[in-house]
Amino acid sequence: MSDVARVAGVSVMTVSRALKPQTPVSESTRARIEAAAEELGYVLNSTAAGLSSRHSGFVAMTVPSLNNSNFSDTARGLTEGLRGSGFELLLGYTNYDMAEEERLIAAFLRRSPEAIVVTGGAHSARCRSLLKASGVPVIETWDLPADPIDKVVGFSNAEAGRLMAHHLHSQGHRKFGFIGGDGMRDTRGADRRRGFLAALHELGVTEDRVLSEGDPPLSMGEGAAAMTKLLDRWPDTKAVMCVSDLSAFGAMSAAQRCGLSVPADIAIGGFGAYDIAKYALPDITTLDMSAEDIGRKSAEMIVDALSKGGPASLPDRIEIPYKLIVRGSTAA
Amino acid sequence: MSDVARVAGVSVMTVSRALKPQTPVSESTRARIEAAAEELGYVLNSTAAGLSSRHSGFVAMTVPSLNNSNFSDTARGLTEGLRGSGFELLLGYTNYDMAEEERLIAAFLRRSPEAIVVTGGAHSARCRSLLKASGVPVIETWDLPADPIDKVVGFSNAEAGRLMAHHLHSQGHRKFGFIGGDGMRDTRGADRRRGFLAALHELGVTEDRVLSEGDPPLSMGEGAAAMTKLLDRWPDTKAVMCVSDLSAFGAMSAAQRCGLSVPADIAIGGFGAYDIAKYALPDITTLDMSAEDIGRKSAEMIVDALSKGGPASLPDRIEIPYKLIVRGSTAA
DNA sequence: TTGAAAGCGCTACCAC
DNA sequence: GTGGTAGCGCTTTCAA
Repeated sequence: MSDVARVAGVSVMTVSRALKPQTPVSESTRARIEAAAEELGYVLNSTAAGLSSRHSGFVAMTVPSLNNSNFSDTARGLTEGLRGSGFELLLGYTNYDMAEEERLIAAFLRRSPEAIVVTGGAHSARCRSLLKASGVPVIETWDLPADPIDKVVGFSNAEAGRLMAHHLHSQGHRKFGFIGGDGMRDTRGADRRRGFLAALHELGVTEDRVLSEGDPPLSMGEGAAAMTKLLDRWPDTKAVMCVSDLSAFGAMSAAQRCGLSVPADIAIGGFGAYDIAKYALPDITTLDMSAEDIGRKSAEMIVDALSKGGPASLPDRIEIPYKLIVRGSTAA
Repeated sequence: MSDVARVAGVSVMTVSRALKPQTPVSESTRARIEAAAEELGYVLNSTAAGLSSRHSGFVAMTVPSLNNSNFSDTARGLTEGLRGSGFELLLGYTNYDMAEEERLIAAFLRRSPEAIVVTGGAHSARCRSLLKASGVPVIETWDLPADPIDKVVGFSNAEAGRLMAHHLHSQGHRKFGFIGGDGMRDTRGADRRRGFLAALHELGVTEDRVLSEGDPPLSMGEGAAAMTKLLDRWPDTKAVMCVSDLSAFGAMSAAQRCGLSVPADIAIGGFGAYDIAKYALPDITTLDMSAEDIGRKSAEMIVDALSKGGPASLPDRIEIPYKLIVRGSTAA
């Protein structure tokens, strides 16, 4: 920068100002400086700028999995929502592993992000304390934690499961299955299952047919394998909720390969409003949580919380509306 | 850090060393320092560390689209390959837009990344010169550019298109279509189309039936719309290559909704070995470029180029092998 | 509108 | 194995 200053015949301070928009530098000086910077191939060093100004320009985000259109839609919504405010996204994936999430968050915190967006409301104790001590806005998404760290943009996964249970029950089915992942790594998936089963119990259905198959994220392969096992074990099952549309598609595909007709022989519901649910044959009944909106609302919250002009005007908790999309896989 | 030093009764230099693995600090001192850091809730400032050491610890990567399992697989391969070497990934998406790519690369360069991975071999002139002037390893992926900026991990998209043409022709088809995106934004998709058509011409097929629909990335919706139009315009089409498996699935779904049987009435080939191609009914013939390997090899190249011990031992250009996976959508 | 000085928090370098 | 000093490249603050 001092080289640029020398060539342009000004001080480094003036160069620093000229390189930022909306700073008081005369037009002629700015033009001279820009010419000098171009000539020298000068590139501003954001690391030094961040150290000096104590503004890293980073927003950190962790998602369970990159290869999941729900989360990449949320990341896209966040990026779009942040566009123009000068933030860059530090994106990491945890692979549905709390220890990895903790490692990732710790690494991000060393970069002094100005806000942090995480997926879900379940974290290791140390992760929670790191986030609380960070001193910057923290947003938990895709969930409605009972004891949030700071801010929340999400919905109740249990309620979503209940909604699907009521829909399938209303179609006249009485023998239900649920296909999801092993264990509790995907806590949001487990919440959906819990809500689904609770609603069925309330409706008088007492028999559970839960099939857990493989580590999250459940994709088509695990969904197909789970359906094959489920039909083997309980051949009279009439309606199945899958933890995601990807597993629902795999499950439907497996049922069809077994010669079953969907929904005549078996109804299948998914989750997440993935593209695949719309273009499958038949198309798949699903729950749409507007994944991109979750990111967009998070961005709004961040900009709001970080804006200097007065106190934050947005609530700390935004509930995302969601809707059931009834399609051919459950309604003939 | 000076607070930690005071509490532990050592100098800041010793704290700095103790916080990094593999530095000569006595075990007792290190334990004392770690206790002090924990007590104070101290978090290392990587920004300052990067400024001082001139090692940002970043590897930058741009992909056309986040929500595409090919690219997220490559990003995952890169992350996994970099694990343990202490690098963090700065990931951005260009939305298949060269101007956006240039903006993104410029922003990344201000963060002094230690290596840069980009998708494809087509960039704006300014983007090329920025990358060349960066002074760090640059890897172009998913392509085999004639005039690479620096290093390359990829394959020939045109050759991939040729391979699919030969396969479909060998199945006895003589009336071919190609479904891809509008314009030249997706240069790799355009290369596949070029190779596909060139091979057909060589095989004596003179009639082209190219249907371009919508902006990249082409997803199921555009594939379905394109197939509907294609069948409307050229109802006797017998074999179609789609620029990706997602569009192939959409196209197949549209053909089936029109009452056509796949592959008896129309054969459909895709690209990318997505999950959907494996679980669709029928399953879809595709080209597998081992997307994750592209990321993994890129990571190897970076570690190799940045390792201090002697000169780089890997070639500057790694060609990724790919294979045709013949499935039910083209072979009855 | 511009400039000079101080210092952000850390590590390279050299000394012991 | 440990400590002191200088300085990374920028922006803050204050003064002109």
